[in-house]
Order: sequence, then structure tokens, then C-alpha cells
Amino acid sequence: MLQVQILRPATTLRPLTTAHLAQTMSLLELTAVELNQKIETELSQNPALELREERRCPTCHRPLIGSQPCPRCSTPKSLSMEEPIIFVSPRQDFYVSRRSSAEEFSGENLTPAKEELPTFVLRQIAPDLDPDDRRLAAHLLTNLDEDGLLDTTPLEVARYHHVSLGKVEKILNIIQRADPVGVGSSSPREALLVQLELLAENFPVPPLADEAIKSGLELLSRHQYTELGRLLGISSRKVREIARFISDNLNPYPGRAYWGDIRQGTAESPRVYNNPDVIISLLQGNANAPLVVEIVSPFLGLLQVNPLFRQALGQAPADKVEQWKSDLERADLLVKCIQQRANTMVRLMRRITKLQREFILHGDCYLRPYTRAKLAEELDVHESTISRAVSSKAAQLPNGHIIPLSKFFDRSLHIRSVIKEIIDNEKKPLSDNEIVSLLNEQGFHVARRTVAKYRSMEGILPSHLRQVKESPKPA
DNA sequence: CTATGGCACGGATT
DNA sequence: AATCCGTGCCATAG
Repeated sequence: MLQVQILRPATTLRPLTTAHLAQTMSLLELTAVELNQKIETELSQNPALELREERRCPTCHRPLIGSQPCPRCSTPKSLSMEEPIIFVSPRQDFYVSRRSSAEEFSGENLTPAKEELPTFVLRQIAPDLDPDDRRLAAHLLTNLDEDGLLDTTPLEVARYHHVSLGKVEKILNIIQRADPVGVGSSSPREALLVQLELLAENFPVPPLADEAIKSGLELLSRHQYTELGRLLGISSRKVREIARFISDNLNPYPGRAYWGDIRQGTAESPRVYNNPDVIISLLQGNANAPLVVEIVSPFLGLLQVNPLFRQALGQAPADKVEQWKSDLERADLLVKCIQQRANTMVRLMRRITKLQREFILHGDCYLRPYTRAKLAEELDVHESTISRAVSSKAAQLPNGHIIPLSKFFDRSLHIRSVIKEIIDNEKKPLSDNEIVSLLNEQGFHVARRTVAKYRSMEGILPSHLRQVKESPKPA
């Protein structure tokens, strides 16, 4: 197997000391980006550490480990659909803005009070703005509500800063096109339109989708497809396509799906959201091929203890010998622990991707219920090991979506998607109680109250506010 | 009277 | 030990 060649045999990786154990655990909690930062500071402080010369794959430009061929581009020998191709990539090219957000606007006392979203957005757009404009942007961003929508009006902001409305709107436009797209819109409708516009630059979008949002959002949210079709002058089938496209690709509340609140960052280490720790793709884009799982582990295989430093230890000046010794120990430990971390991630992801292949390929409905405890038992590690590895990490799926790893352990997702399906296919609005009995028939045992909760989680209106669907079309 | 949402409790999960 | 989640009870709206 690939990772056996890449990593040292597991036996040499067993934690030998409590220090080893402690550091392994703390490294496991870090995301790839954080690990990258940690290693960089360590590199600059510890003379015993050095970087091996980097070799990159000529085809995909990934950094390679040792003399191994690129695990992604060289076709593996055995192609079993079941068995995912897993490899560790030492890449360290993240989309991180190094600019400290605190420095950016501390002078103005405009530090965003709300946790992450405002700073995150500001950091993206700051390079494009003049200092003056940054103050406006900061002001706008501090007035976001928890859904990522604007809580004030551009006009108000313009008055407050004595600038033209046009100027504020121009900046707002820049904000809206930052990640998460649509943030800073004044309504869900506007957010959707911005997202659609941006999407249209790279993807084909259904015709009239923008019209549907502009004039038919209310109808859309109540699933009144026939009505909407009449309004737009197209068949309800087309409307369904549009509705499907919108719910798959757009998000009326930019701040909500934004799972930033899951990973609370601190002032010293602002979290970065758009860098996945695991990238799952399809071999040659073929849905019947094995999954390719790339685990991002910065500097893995490139970081080593400087052998010259080790030799020089014998001739260390007497006053430095203690210092050097500890540097050497720290370096040794770090290198080992990073390998241990990668090893754990590989085992973890192999199990998850094998088990949840259907979910990865086809979406929420196919998520199998699974708990961290069960996984821990199978891998023969402590539960907390899994918890640490999973929390605050992100995976990118073949469809491009970036999800928190914890989604693989969402107990209710499966039932939620079944409920969504039932409501999507209902002939007349079903009450929560009726949905319960339908679910019971399919073998799901949930209480009426729970259905109600899931329904509202999915943003589906109660039955008396939903509309009668058109009868199914004969083909 | 029925359907739904708020509050809160207990058990499972982390 | 802390947190999350499903559920029951009750008030309220339709």
C-alpha cells in the first residue's frame, strides 16, 4: 500500500514518552494551515530543524516525498473500486493572507466585534482597497447579522461617513463577491442573485434562474412551481430544474452555511476556512473509479533534523550544550509527531471514505449513521483521538463543496434528507404527524416533535403554509 | 380540535 | 465533565 512506503512502519511511531503522546495529540487537533504555521515558526526558531530539498511532480506540481513517484499522477497498480487511493501530500501552498487582521484596523477603533466572519472577509478584500475605503468596509462588516446579511443600509453608512452612496455601494459589491459569496447583502434575495451572477461566470446556469429569484422567490420557497412557471412563461418542469439548481448551489444566508462558528479561532491564530485538510476527488473524474484521497500535511517528509547539527553537538560550547540538546530533542519530537499525525489521518480517512463512499459521491441521503466511538473501536485508538482529529478539520468533496469532517458523524442528516425528499414529493402538504407515519413505514422511528425540528432546520415551512403540488407529469 | 413551536429534561456522545 | 440531541409537555395559533 502506498502509505506504507511513504510513512515509516507504525511500530516506530508508537508514542514512547508522555511528551511524545501529548504533542501528538495537540498536533492532531490542528488543521493543515495551523500546522503549517507552527512548523514555520519552529523552523525559524530551532536551528536543529531543516528542510530537505523539495521535489515537485512535473504534472500536478505537488511536492513529493523523497524519491517516491507522485501517488496521484502515477497510475497505481491495483484498481479496486472499493479501496480508496490514499496519500499524504506535503503541500504548503495555502491561501493564507499573512497580514495580521489586528494590525489592519486597530488604529481606527473599528475592530470588528463579532468573531470571525468580519475579519475573515476584511482580510480577503483589504488588499484591493484604499485605507479610507477600508474603514467603510470595516463599518459595513461590523453590521452583519449572524446570517451574514447586512443589518444597516448603505445609505445610512454613506451619511455616517459623509461619502457618496455610490462609493458605499461599490465597496459593498466587493464584499459581496468575497467568500462566502453574497455576504453583506441586505436580503436573501440579493445574496442569491450575487451568488448566481458569480457562478454564471464559470458554470452554465439555467436560463431565467435570475428572473425566478428576482420576481418569484416567495413562490419558490413555497414550492409553488406551477404558479411560478406561469409567471415566467415556462413549464413547471423547467421551474423544478431551476429550483433544484438554486437549492443545490446557492445559499440565501451566506453566514449560516458558513461553518465558521464551529471552529472558533483566537486572536493570535485566526482560522482560515477555505483550505481543506483533506481533498477527495475522483480518479479521472470517473464515478466508478476509486476515490482519491489527498491528506494535506504540510512539510511531511521535507522536514528533518539537521544531521550536521547532531554531529556538532559534541563540540558545543559548554554554555550552549543544554540549549542545543533541547533543540535537538524538540526537533526530533516534532518530526516524529508530524508523521504520527499523518499516519492517524490516513487510517481515519481510509475508514471513512471506504464506508461513506456513497455519501461522498451522491450527497446527504447516503450518509450512513456512524459515531466517533465506533470508529475509534475499529481503529483501536482512544475516542478522544478521533474527536481531536475530526473537530475543526475540513474535507473537500469531489463536487467542490468543503464540509467539516464532523459532518461524517452527523446522526440526523440521513433522516433529515429523507424528510426533505418526502416533502418534495408530497402531493398535498403533509402534516408532521403524517410524515411520522410515513417514516415509520420506511423503518425510521422518530417522534413528531423531531420531524418538526428537522423540518425547520431545513427551512421548510409548516404544512399549512405550503402549497399543493401539481400532479406528477405523465411522460 | 389540530398542528406547531418553545422550553426543558434526560440520556447519549464527545 | 461538558455538550448535543431527541423527545415530552404545554401554550398558542389557525
